[in-house]
Amino acid sequence: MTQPTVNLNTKLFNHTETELNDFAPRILNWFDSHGRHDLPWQQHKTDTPNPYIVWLSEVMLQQTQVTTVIPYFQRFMSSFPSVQDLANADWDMVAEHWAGLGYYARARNLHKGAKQLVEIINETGDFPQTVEGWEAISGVGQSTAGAIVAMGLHGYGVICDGNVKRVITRWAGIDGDITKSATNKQLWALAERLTPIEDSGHFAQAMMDMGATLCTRRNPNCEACPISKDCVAHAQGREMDYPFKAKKKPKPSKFSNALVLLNSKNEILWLQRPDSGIWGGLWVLPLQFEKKILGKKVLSTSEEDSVFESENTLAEQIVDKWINDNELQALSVNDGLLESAPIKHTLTHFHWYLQPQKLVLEDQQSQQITELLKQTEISLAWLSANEAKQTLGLPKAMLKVLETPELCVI
DNA sequence: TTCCTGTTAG
DNA sequence: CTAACAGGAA
Repeated sequence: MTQPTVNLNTKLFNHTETELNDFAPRILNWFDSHGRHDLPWQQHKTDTPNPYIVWLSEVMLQQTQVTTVIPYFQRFMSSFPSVQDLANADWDMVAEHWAGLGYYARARNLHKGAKQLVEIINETGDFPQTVEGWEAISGVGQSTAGAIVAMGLHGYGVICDGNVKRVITRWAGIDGDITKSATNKQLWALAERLTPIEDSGHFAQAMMDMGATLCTRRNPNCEACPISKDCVAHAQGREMDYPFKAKKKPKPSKFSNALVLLNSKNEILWLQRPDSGIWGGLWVLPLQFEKKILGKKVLSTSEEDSVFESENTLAEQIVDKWINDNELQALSVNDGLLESAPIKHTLTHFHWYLQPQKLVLEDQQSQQITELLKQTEISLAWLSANEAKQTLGLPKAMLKVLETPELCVI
């Protein structure tokens, strides 16, 4: 016998070969008798899976939970039953269907991805058939591509999303920071080792279900878990310590006014945001950046020219300047103190406080600002609160502004 | 390669 | 207060 090429002193995995091999069958048995089999996008019971359905649902499920996704998924499928329907739809129609789900870049990538897919189908006669092929589609990364190939094509694909990472860091006792690339590589290697070659789609469904219903972040149900017998975290009684993430920095707070500019017909001025950044491509009220603070320290204010330009869109700069030039006074709907701003929106790295302010314009004034904005080819619309809600599809924070009781615009 | 960013629900 | 994943900037 020749020596094994792998040095056994630096073994890759904490578990024995037998334990590694037993992992998938146990998970699959559990899923078959106790997992969810009625989610509207599941394709494991059909011999002819529809990759469009899996792609659409997987993109929606990125950063969003099953119960939230279901009604959106069903509305998408009835309006856009095929990838061609989605590719041919107008962006505003797609945005309206996505409104409220958040992370609007996903919707833009979905729309772009539909066009890319239609092109590939017209050339090759079918959807991409490989993980690499799917990774080339906008909005599809490594894990989503693996999921689509495994579940949407019944081919071989590995997933390593947040659910899988939680399950396997606990099971294998992996305590490295999962935001570090070394740990990420380790997790992908383990996910690949555990995924059965011939049944990866079934396994992917089962792992996602495990993570969502049993191996949950809080109160994991280890009693019902098929792999608790050799789970390192369970043996240590430290389930909640996994997955480990280094603690993050305190978030600064940012304060802005949300301007409700009303014309004589009681219509509100709406501006379409640039494609990148917050609420990209969606319709939003003009915002006025006021200041950003961390604790008591003022980080930046609208007084600084560079901040005025970086914190406001071009359209917002025009609106702000026009209001100042005309010495108009927008009125806060409450006491106007920054700290009591009624809308709070928390992002990854800052808290955003929005203060609704109302300003009623004369006909001449609303025409003037409309002209000014149109000169720079900014998309704008004058619509009542209800019309805007129905036809534009607004992000949640804008709905909250409209629902501010003192505003009386609904 | 690594770092930074987005939104909502639980 | 925390989690989720892809893309673009640094």
